[in-house]
Amino acid sequence: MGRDVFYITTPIYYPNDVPHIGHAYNAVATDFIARYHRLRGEEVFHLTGTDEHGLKIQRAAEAAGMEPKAWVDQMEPRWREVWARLDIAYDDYIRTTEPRHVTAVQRMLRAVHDNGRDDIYLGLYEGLYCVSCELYYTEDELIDGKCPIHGRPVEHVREENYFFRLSAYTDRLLAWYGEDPSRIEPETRRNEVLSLIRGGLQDFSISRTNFDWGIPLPWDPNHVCYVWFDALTNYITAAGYGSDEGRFARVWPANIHLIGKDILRQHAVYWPAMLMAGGVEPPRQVWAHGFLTVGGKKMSKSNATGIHPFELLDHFGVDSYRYYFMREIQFGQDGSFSWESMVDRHNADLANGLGNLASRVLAMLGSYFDGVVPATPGDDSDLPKVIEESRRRYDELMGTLALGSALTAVWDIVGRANQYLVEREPWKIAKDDGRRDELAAVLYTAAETLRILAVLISPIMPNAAAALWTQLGIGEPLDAQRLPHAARWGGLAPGTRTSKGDALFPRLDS
RNA sequence: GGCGGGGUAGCUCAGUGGCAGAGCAAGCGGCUCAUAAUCGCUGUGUCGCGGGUUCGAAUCCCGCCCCCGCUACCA
Repeated sequence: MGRDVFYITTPIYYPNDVPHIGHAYNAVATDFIARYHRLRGEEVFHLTGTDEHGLKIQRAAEAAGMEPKAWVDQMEPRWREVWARLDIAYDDYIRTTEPRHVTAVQRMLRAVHDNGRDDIYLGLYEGLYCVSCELYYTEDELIDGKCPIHGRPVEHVREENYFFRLSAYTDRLLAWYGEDPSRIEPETRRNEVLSLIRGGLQDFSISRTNFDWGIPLPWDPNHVCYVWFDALTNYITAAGYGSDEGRFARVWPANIHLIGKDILRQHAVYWPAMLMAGGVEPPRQVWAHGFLTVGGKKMSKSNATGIHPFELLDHFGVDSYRYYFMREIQFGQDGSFSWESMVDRHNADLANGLGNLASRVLAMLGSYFDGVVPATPGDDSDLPKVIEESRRRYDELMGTLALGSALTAVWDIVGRANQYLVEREPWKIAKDDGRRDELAAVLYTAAETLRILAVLISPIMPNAAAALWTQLGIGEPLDAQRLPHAARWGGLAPGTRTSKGDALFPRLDS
């Protein structure tokens, strides 16, 4: 995949929206995947950002008595502060109001407009318009034929807009996906898209004249670019389209556009067709995850289930937060969130599982060897084999974005290690001075297992991994570790001075 | 209405023809290095309902009930 770079994107967010755990779900998943690829030694480009144009922004700014740019400047940081708290290590953050993006969008529009196939044409957009809202509605949205907000009659309005000839791309899109079905995952989403395309595609409008907070069309500045050509183009802007062709050739096409299923159509139909029309290769893969549900309902502001990530981060901490959502929910399916399940998951897997394992091993190293990793003649434990097998499954599952199963594979190691300690009973061996070699072997095996666990969990729980790494006292930086080499048995040097620090994951009361 | 997903143990879910599974929770026992932790043992569930195909169905077919999402340009 990829030219030289593993390129993964999140959607870009509306500054006006309030971040909730559904947005964060996408961000965490993207970051987990990106960090995993970095751990494998790949050059990674992880992009996120904000979508800052449009009538809604313009109106919100007006209502606040501000210029639109000043408005988004003060709204946008609310997103970055969430990503910072979640340890989202993006490589670039794009704002669609940046000059580089204006350049790229206009260039893209030009490329499509001038492609000789008349793919952009002037047409009539007809719709039901509420003057008070300054918005178009579909018939379904109306209440008794009137505006749902103002209760006033809507007008049938026709507006001259430029249109993109999506209808001309039906066959090419089907051929594109026929070549390689994995271009849309998971399968159920792919099937939806294919049936949608087969049903015939309608052209869509790409410009507006009823507001001006947007990017002007290069050939007709009376029109501003309307949502799709502006927003979706961010993915190539950040890769260097229109500004750095050398870089663009290395970075594009994106390996993965990670999105929610609500914007599948735009990413899997509109976007590839737009790129084809502009002479740019479509992305390698669009991966649509599911929605979080709260109490069995899709999360939303209206039913009071729009939970802000900070509400959970304050209680659980960032590592537990990241782990919970990735482990608990089958990636690709909808998943239910509940406070109780989050507490259970934290206590079972993190506090009692990994955290307690580290605690008991480091405590014994401290008591029996003054914290120094002992040299050992060797051990006949099956842990090296178990770890190698788990690491192999982890890699395989991360490759197919079975993120929860990948973590399960790592926790098989935790389970086996706890079991191993009970089988060997080092606390009993320690009472017999004649069995020092045996004690050394057991504790070396346990400590080496912790070292490899720290490496494997680093993409999902960077802080806990670093804390464990520090407790193990390993000199080489964790950031410098690379898979698969770093997971090979025997990397922990005898003589390493460990120290039992604070609990990695304190138990939580419900 | 149409399209899609789903209804399996208290909870979350896996399981697409061959004796009903996992994790968590719960109970009992062991151990005591550890964060009241850990290890072992314990699951008689109408696999939504009713038919059908089959030697055999949670798994395939038909019908029905219920839940969720989408249904086209405001992510």
